[in-house]
Amino acid sequence: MTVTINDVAQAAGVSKGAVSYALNGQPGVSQETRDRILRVAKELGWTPNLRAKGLSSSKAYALGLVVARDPLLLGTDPFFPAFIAGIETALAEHEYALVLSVATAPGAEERCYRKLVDNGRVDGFILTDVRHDDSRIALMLELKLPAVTLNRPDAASPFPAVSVEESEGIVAAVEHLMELGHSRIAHVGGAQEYIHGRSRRQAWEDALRGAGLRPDLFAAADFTAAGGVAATADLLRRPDRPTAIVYANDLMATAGQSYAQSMGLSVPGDLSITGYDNAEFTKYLNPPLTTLATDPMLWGRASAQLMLNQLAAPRGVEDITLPSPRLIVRASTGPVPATPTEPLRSS
Amino acid sequence: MTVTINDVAQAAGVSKGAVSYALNGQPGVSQETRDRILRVAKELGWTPNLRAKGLSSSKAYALGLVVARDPLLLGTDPFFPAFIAGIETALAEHEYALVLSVATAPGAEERCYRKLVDNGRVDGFILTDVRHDDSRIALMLELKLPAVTLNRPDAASPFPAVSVEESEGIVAAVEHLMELGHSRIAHVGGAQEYIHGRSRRQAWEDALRGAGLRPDLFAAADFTAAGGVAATADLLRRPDRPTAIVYANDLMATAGQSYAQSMGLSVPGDLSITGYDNAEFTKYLNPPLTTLATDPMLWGRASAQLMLNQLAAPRGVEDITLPSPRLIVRASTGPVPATPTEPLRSS
DNA sequence: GATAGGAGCTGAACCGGTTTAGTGAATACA
DNA sequence: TGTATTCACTAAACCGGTTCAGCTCCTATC
Repeated sequence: MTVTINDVAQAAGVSKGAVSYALNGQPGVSQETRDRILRVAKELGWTPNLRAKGLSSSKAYALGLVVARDPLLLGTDPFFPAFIAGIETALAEHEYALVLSVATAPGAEERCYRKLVDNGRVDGFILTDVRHDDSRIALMLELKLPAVTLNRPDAASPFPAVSVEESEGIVAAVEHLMELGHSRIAHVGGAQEYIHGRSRRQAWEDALRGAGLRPDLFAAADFTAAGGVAATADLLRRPDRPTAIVYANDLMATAGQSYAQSMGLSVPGDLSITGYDNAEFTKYLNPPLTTLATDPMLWGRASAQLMLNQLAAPRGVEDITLPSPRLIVRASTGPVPATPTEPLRSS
Repeated sequence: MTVTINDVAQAAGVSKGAVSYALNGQPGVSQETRDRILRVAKELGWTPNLRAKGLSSSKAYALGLVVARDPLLLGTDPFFPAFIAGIETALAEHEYALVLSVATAPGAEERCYRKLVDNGRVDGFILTDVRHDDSRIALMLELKLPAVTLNRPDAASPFPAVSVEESEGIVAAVEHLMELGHSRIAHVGGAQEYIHGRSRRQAWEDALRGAGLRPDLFAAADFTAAGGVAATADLLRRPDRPTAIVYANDLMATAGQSYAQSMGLSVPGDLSITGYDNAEFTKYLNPPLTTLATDPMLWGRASAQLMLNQLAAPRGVEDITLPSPRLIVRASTGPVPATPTEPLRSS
């Protein structure tokens, strides 16, 4: 049937232990014997049984990823699939697998993590969608499992983080708009419980302040299309209505653009719009969306690699900073309108 | 540290074996002893160690899902995240986990499957994106693992399938267009190597034939935005250019709509367009897209459930048929233009 | 030339479950 | 009343690796 370490030992005329040493590159066997064992193992087509390996070494040889989102929203984010693909590229090179859990119900997230740990499914977690004061840091410490966070948490965290200078991307978008003459540049923020929601807002504020402008055209939203519409409606009703809106993601930007157009505004004639993510479809909007391109594959690869490094050498793993998002200028941004703008009436 | 079956046995004053029988509901212990063991196990907070369990029972307690797509395309499909969430809802009720692999390189798919099996990571696979004459059926038989397919393969398959009457959805879209007076109804097909690409085309052909029309306005594409544009350009250049196009997915429809508009056509004034998937963003296109809504969560849940049933009782698991996609009528479809249409010149 | 030390290897314990063979007592049957 | 069967349970083997303790034999040391 399947060939075990016993078969190899027998075929090579040594004990199980010797085979184990040889196969794991540990001292205890001569070079000669080692070579012979490796040759025999190869001939027999031996592969380690991870279940047995895991049982004795108390390892799972797998990483966990728990995604806590409303499943209806899950499909709207172009980030995840590519991110996961990136994780795979790193894991494939080692004997690691990815165990994915989706926590749909609100309270299910913590249970998900606990279950994976209790069942010994994973050796560590990649924490995405890091939140303000994220309780998962404490949870990881309690569960005694290593982790990697996407973005550095705002609370103290002993875990390495993969970060990106969100600010530079948003700053580039704001500067692009200022070059086009805009000064009333609004921001429709993503859910502020998330670090990336906050940092994008912060970057927008900093960019405006850096140019001597007041960052008062802010509308809170939640990364959803409906939220984007509501926030846009709010901004457009203000007396000092913006001539440009920087959105925290593409979906809100798309919905906002659509809403503005439905209210009779021209994009970019009356209103310039920028997104964030560079979702494939944004290229085919009307007008195509100016947006910020990130590299989710790279995020995935980097975080998995960081996790593997940490498992190999628990101490001294340092944060990784990824290149900033790239501004993709398309037709949804244009010169500031010459005529003064008036607030929209509510529909 | 962690509490094992030995601890429970000792605390309950019985042997390991008795505990195992009691916990697995097997005969061999009296009701009285069984109750006591269960109570003690609960008190001690015992959870089975899946690694140990798996080692002796040769099971992984996990399902595998291998996604073989260009990672750049992965993010464009709203299907997967929700599908995976659906799988989870079924798995969460049992002690099963989902192991996800992404095969990015062309030849990597088979290696992915083999590796998961060789490493004993999974007890079965869910096969998505089933292709014409799909080699994975033979692979599963060779690997001796059970599987569930999304859509019934066209070659003989011993595995249960989760299917949906694609035809009814496409037929509904075609009939909707015919009610609006269209008779030159084209189809931009998805990659025809996929069963779902083929069956959507077949449904479109059947629907036209059923109405006495010739299904000759077909353009092959591959589910990508770029492919959608090329196919649309092809169709619009024909002398008998269509007044409506039924696309095999939303991304191609979005790209096609954008292309048509860029060529000066009005949607739906000159050209009606329907998509497939009901991706969130399609509601916010300009015009919002008429499309077919599927239920990826349900797909996921049903296929995982089917897999679990099969693992529990290898024989006699039957196919499941899911409700047909629902036609969502939005503004991208309208009455057929009154004036005769002329072929577009190449740009 | 006795001795310490280390290299190279073996045998067995161990990880935490499942499962089989076997045992003693109670029960059924003739 | 003696024998066969069933029930409830235990001890031990087993799954396939890792790892520890210990045993040889060879070499270096004084």
